[in-house]
Order: sequence, then structure tokens, then C-alpha cells
Amino acid sequence: MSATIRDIKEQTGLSLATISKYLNGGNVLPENRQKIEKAIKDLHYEVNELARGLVTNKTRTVGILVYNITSPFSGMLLHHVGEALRKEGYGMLIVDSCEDEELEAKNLKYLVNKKVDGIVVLPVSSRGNFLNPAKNANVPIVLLDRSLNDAQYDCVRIDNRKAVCSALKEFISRNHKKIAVIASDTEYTGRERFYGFMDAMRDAGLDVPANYQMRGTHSIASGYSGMKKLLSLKDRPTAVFMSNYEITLGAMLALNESDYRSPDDISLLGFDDQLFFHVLQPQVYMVEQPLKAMSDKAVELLLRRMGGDVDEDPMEIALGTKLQTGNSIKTL
Amino acid sequence: MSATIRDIKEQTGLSLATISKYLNGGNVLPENRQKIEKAIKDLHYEVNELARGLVTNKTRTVGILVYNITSPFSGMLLHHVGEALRKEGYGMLIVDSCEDEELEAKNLKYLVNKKVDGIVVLPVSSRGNFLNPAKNANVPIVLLDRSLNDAQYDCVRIDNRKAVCSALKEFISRNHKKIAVIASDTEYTGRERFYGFMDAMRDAGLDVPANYQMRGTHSIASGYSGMKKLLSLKDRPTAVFMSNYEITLGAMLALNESDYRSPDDISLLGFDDQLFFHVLQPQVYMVEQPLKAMSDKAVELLLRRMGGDVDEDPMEIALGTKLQTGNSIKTL
DNA sequence: CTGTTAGCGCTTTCAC
DNA sequence: GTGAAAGCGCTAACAG
Repeated sequence: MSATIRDIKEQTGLSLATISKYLNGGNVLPENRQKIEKAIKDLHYEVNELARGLVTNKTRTVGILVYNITSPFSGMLLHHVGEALRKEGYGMLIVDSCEDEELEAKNLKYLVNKKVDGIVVLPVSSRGNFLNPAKNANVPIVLLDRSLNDAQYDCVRIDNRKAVCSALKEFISRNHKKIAVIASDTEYTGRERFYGFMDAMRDAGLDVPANYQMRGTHSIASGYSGMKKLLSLKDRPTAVFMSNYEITLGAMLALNESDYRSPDDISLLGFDDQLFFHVLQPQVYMVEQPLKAMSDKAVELLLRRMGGDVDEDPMEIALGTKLQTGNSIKTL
Repeated sequence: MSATIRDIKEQTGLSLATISKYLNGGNVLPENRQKIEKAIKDLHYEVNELARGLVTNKTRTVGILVYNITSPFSGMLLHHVGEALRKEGYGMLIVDSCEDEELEAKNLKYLVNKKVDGIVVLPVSSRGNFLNPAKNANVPIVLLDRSLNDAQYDCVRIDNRKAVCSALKEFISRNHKKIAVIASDTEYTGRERFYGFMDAMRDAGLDVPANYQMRGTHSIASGYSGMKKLLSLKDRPTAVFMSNYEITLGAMLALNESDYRSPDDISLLGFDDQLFFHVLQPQVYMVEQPLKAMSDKAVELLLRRMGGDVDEDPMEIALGTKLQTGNSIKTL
């Protein structure tokens, strides 16, 4: 159906090698160059990347395994990763794990079988065994945003514990003692932020009763039900820390449906600033991640591995965060 | 590096043909089947989809060309499209046009060169010439969400004009006369919704002064500056229609920064309900699109074309919308 | 600079 | 049910 390099050979009378050389930026006599370019136009020729990849064993494509493509947070990361890759001449093949570990494992194999040159993983799973097919095939991997319990790959993320710890100072310095947390228990960042929260509270000499510890999934539903439960306690907390975008959103939803208002009735601290939170009243204090820096760094690391720098040990890079101030915290 | 079918041949003593047959689900003696399966395990064999695609001329992969991967609206569509494709055994290769027509054209070629079996397009451009490389290569295309001025491809979207028209009744029936619009002028849905707005106003006998017509890009910035300008008019509108997610978000941002409040000072009607808008006070009336139905239909159409149903003329399918009611509209 | 040749890993006739 | 052989479209020596 489509034209091949052979059709160009017919029309120009040149050899396959010459045409291939032209396609790959080699030097060709001006006269022949013209002939080839004309033929390409005439025949609507486009390179068959399958054939090219088969022989070169390179596809100039990086696979992206993302836990959930509907998350605005991951959408921003994908965008920045895509830009960084494009600058280096790489395309990206995105596959959506739909928060499902089985699908994630299947998708990883798919990427390997498609012969991507490297893979950026925003994992669903907490353990790395699902990545073995890539490892066996020597496809470099970099983890982004979330690390693994048995990490043996490069990873770029924020310093979650430190971020939470310094953000909580906003509560503590304003004399809050009864501070609750809503966090995900099913993935890396949720757990890290929860541990960071508990550590900070212990350091401050504050107790966190079990019913102030809301642990669920990385979802709007979890934030919603978590906040609902907290608001229904006889001994309500005066402040709540919400550990990611979806949870913050769900918690705000629940608060909004209640008769309580922030900061009068309850003080709030959220995670993953997205422009839209600025629309809310009150403006919620938010931990903001350096999305572009994370993406750039991840791509840089991956390309280095793809370039053959394979001896160096896996490194874990933890970037710092900023705190967006607001008016969602009352001084007690 | 990776094992090939040849390595399996070595280990099992069988021929390439038999192994290939096994891989493709053909009948093989139980004894041989066992040998092959053992070898696959031992060698960590994974099919090379490049080689397979080269000979079969099929990749079981559908390309997705999306105008902006950071848009939560498109994220939802991608998710549903992905699920529908997966059910049919197809993977998807997503590429991000970053709202850039040039990049879009480049990405389309990339998909064609990668030999995807079909393409779902959420276009940036308004004209279809950038799709010619796919057409020349006989790669079926279906447009989703946005149509093209010179549409010659199947398209699944909502009935934008009708949606706007019926939503505006909420304003009109409450006696609003001074109604403004903020819409994108750079892509299909923005224009359609704008035209729908103007038609509905004309039908209602209402005038729309030029300074009530805010037309910009599909962006938060446009919504923001549009609303800012409207609020600064001496003769302020009593109601504003916001034509998509990003614009609604930006407009709410501007309103929030002002001293005006909805619905007391201004009534609002938005587009593209995303859960988060429920967090807002007031709850904005929202036109809601049937994202899953749109995605399913688009995939169905595409697969039919991929199956060879190529004679039928391109069809334009316009689905209906729902209106999420709220409390952002005051009766005058 | 150009042409010839071999072969990437797989599927697919066609005999057997 | 299995095997031998050809070939998908391209690149990469190597020779000229």
C-alpha cells in the first residue's frame, strides 16, 4: 500500500544504500538528492519505523507507564516529560495502568515488546518485580514521583517526608494540637507522607489518635469519606492534612456539603497545587511539587542510562518542594 | 540481547514455523507445547512486535493524537478510549500535540510511520490537510470531540449548538437579558458553542453587544482575562456563559479575585463538569458531556473502518448532553 | 559518493 | 502437525 524505499529506487534508478543514506542524513550528490526528494513527494513516501527499528535495534521511542492517565497531576508530568524527550528527538509511547497492578505488568511487557529504548514508570505497584521483563531485556528504567520498596532503579521524586514535616509547622506554630491526616495507603507517596506526618507529630510531642488517621486509596472517594468521618467525630480535629490532589479534592467536597467552614471550623493543608484550587474560598495551603524539574531530571537520567552508563548504581533523587500559602489555617 | 524465536528453536529442536504457530495460538502437540513453554520461561522470551508487525502489516496498536495531554477533559476521554480499545485487544500510542499545529502534523506522521492500525484524533487544527499522510497510507481515522471544517472523516462529538441553546434557557427563563459569553476562537468546539450562543440569543430576541463577546484561546488565561474584562464594564452583564473547562476555571479565578459574587452579582453557566467544580460555592450550572459513550462510539467506528468497511461515507455523530443544575443563577 | 549483499525476527506459504 | 524457505522494509558493512 504505502510506498517503500524500493519504489524510490525504481523511480530514481539509485540504489537502496544511497536512498537509505539520504534518509539518515548522509551526503548525497545534489542531483541525486533532488531526484530522491521528488520521488518521496510523488510517492508520499514515509519511513517504516518498524523495519528501521528491527535492524537498528533502536526505536527512538521511550515508553511511559502511568498509574492513572485521568489524574491532572500525572497529566502535567507527562506533558513535561514529553517536552524533554522531544527536545532530544525521542517520541513517547504512553500506556495507562488504570490503577491496576495486573494491567501494569501487562503494559510493561507491551512496552518491552514494542522495543522502546527506555521506560519512565509512575508505578501502581509497590514492589519492582513486575519490571523484570524490562530488566531482562536490558531496557533502562527510571521511576518518577513514586519509588518502590525494593528499588533497584533510578528514581526522581520529591522529599515527601521533609515536605510534609515543614508544611505541618504551619499548623503547629499556630497552636493546633488536634491534627488529623487523610492519606493513601496503597502507594508510595501516600505512605511516605503519612510516615512524615506521624514523625512530625511525634517530634512535636503531639498524639494522633487512631480515628484521626484516615488511610485509604489514592482517590477522590477516599478524601471524601475520610473528611466525612473526621467531621462526624465527637472530638473533631481542628486541622486536617490531605496528602494528595485527589484526596484534597474529595475532602473539600465533603467539607462543602457539611455545615462546617474553613478556616473557622477547621484548618486545612493540602498537596499538589493545581491552578484550580485557587478558585476555592478559602485558599488552601498547598505543598507544590517542582513538576518540570522532576520531569527534566528523570529524562536526563534515563537518557544517560540509555547512552550506556549502566555501571553506576541506581540513584534516588529527592527534590525540594514549595509551600503555597493561603488563608485556610486559623490561629488558635 | 533478548531471546528470539531462534533460541527457542535451538533449545526445543522444533522448527520456526511450529514455534510461530504456537505463539499465534495454533494447534501444537501437547508434548511440543510443553517444550516451547519451558523454553520461553527459561529464556525470558518475549515476542518482538517490530518484527511481527513488519511481516503482518498490523500492529494491533491505535494511535491517539491529543491536543493537550494536561487537560483533565481529554484525560478522561483518553481513559475511556483506552479501556474500549483494550477490550478489543488493542494498545494505544498517545502523542501530545501541546496545542501546536506544527507539532500535531509531525506527530501524525510519527504515528503513521509507527504503522498504527488506526488513529483517534482530538485535533488542534481546524482543517484536515495535516491528516493526509494517514489518508495516503490508508490508515483509518476517527475524530473525537472536535470536528474539522473540511471534515472527510468519521467524527464523534456532542451536539454543541443544541447543548448551548438548551442550557441558555436557564438564563433566559429567569429574565436575564444582558448575557455575555467567553469562548475559544481557535478550535472547533469553542466556535460551535459561540455560534450556538449567538443563535440562541437571536432567537430570544436578545442583543449581544461586542464587548459581551469574549473570544480567545482554549485556556485558563482566556477565561481569566475574559471575566476580568466583563466585570470591569460600566454596563456589566448579569449572566455569563463559559464555553469549556479551562475557560470556566479561569473565569472563576477572576471572579474570585474580584469583589463580585455569584449568583448575587452575576449568574454563571459553565461547560465540562469535572468533579472538582462541585467543591465550589456556588455550584455552577454545567453542561456535562457523555465521555464514555463518546469514547466507545469513536472506538466502535474506528474498528469498523479498520475492519475494512471503507466504502461507507464518513459520518458525523452528535450525542446529547445533560445539564448539571446548581445555584449559580439568580432570577431577575 | 554509490552499489551489492546480507540479515534484523518474525510469519507464511507449501510440501511432507 | 511440522519443517524448509522466502520475504516484510530497512540499514550496514564492504567494495568499488
